[in-house]
Amino acid sequence: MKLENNLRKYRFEHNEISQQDLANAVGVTRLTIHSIETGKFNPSTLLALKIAAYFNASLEEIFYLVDDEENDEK
Amino acid sequence: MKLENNLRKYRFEHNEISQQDLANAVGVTRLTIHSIETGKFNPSTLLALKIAAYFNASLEEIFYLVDDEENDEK
DNA sequence: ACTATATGTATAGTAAACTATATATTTATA
DNA sequence: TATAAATATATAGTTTACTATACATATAGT
Repeated sequence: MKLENNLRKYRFEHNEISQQDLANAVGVTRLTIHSIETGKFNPSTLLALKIAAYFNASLEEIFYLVDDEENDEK
Repeated sequence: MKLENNLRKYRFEHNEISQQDLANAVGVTRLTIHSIETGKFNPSTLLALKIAAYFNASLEEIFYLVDDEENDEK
């Protein structure tokens, strides 16, 4: 199981907000938003909930689990 | 904003599972579950989603944001 | 009372989230 | 084509999630 997201899609479709402005809105750095969008990391639940709240979405609408071939178990 | 959870309640009310067994089920250590329950840390979204999936719950049913007096903004 | 199981607590280490800074590239626009 | 804004990418540092190990306490069952 690994984490994926469609944050980038949300950024464009829902609010047309820049990485920088979203970062400001949820209290992190632009690099943090960028790293989440490019899958470089797996945000904390606190941050993911803040992002979801920003878009008036549930966390699961933006972040979701997918199976991964490597790393089967867990 | 900070993160709180009712994982302990879920553990007892929903499945009567021990910290150890839940830890095994989601692929972490017993201490990790303990630390989440006692608010010592803020799990990754990946882990929180696995825990929610284990209980057939949405993440928001178990983990949620609350305002905190200190640390107002953000 | 003994044993097993669940939980709490502590210390030390590793991995990964997140920041800071800086530079480069893309895209739009005057 | 010059300029600005958004995004990409890289390196290095700090903080915190998470592991490993160990020991102590609580509870329940025999």
